[in-house]
Amino acid sequence: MGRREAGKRERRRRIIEAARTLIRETGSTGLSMRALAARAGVSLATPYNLFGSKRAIVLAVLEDVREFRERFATLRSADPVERIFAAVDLALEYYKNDSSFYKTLWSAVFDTSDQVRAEILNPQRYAFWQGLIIDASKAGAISKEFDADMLARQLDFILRSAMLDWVVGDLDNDRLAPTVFCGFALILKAASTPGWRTPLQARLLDSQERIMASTPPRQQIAGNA
Amino acid sequence: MGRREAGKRERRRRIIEAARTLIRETGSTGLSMRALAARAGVSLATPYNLFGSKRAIVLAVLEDVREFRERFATLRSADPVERIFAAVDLALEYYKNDSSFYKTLWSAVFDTSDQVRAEILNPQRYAFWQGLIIDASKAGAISKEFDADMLARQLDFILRSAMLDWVVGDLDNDRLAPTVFCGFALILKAASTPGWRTPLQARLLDSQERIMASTPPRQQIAGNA
DNA sequence: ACCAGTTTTATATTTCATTTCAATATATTA
DNA sequence: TAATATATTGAAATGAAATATAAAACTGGT
Repeated sequence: MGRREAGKRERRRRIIEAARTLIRETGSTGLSMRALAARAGVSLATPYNLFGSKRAIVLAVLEDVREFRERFATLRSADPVERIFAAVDLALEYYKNDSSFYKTLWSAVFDTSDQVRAEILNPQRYAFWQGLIIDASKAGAISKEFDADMLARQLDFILRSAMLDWVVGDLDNDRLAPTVFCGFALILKAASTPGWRTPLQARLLDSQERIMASTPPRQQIAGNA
Repeated sequence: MGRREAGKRERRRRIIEAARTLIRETGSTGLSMRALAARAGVSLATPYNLFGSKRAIVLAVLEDVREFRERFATLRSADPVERIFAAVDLALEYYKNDSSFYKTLWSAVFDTSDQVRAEILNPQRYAFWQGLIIDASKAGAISKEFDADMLARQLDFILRSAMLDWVVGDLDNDRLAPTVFCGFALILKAASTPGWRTPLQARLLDSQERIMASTPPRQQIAGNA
């Protein structure tokens, strides 16, 4: 209500926009609060008033990426399990195609220095996977004896750890998606009803194959390092 | 070789010891490089010379906790799958019984600001889970078509994400172990041979039950918050 | 005991996130 | 329109990590 709130929203928007630009231009290195405030045309204190911390701003940039949700909405797949993998694939494609940008954003996800994460980040992520699992459950793919909440959390566990490994360079672009697929397929296979296990098993073996294929033999790595 | 190296080792030891003490006494708050250097009886520059960064020191403290490995060595279980869960349980008991200390240490695991993690942390964790899986595979519990390396990584994914949620307070002491157990049971069930699925399924449902049991009804939470 | 090479030390500096607070501007409300 | 409430601003201060540098101390070999 009112112009005061509108002004705030506008300032928030400018700050997020400035953060996005700075991250794109310089990576996380150039993202100092002074540079950010200057770029957004506000004082140094304002971002703190509106967001609380630098980290909250970076998370806000990540949240602000709506493209993914929009493009996901256009994904139609008859098979609810396929839909889950399609969602993962879509998200990971975004990340891979803009690695340095998203690596910076995801770094903020793993920052434990404040309480921002629990409040902002989780509810949304959760709801997303949970919806997909409930769909799969309704379609009879997931056994009713498992809690959608629990399964959603486990899938999110896989994805988040894989993203952490990707961010720090333990998992390269080629192995990211197959690795996440393996984890998802394992969990979904264990929770699925008999008729749905075969395709999940196939996907599992296929993903495992893709990981091995993009992993150079150990000796060669050791030799180079 | 020589006294030079011995002196270095001694200084390293004193720094790790000082860090451990400071974390115990004050949590991460009191762990400033100045306090650390003073407590260890070295100059401010020395920890940087020997470890590189504050984070590397905290990770060194975590690595230095040998109790777990030693006590795990005494764990004897006929069933290789049981052994995996026993290992998780043992580790989590340590963490729960000394929450604030281990929360500080684990925070460093999720810090993406430098490259220390990839080099120091992963090989050991990996080898540990991999060994357990290979044992289970040899005993016929895990299907040979799955790569031990891949499965070890997926288990580690679950554990690490759960630890992150625990560190930031998204997962309380009561739900930590059942949540990790669920994830492990799902993955192991999906990778297991037919004869081994029933006990895993039982553990899965049991853990799920324990999560629900320790989760207060939503309405009550909302009312309090 | 001496020399040469390393490492530590002491000290100063830089950079950065974050906080504080009085002053000022803007919006809401009566 | 005047009074009140709210938010931003500017400027300075704090505290901590990390880096730089030269002097001092120590080690290993001779």
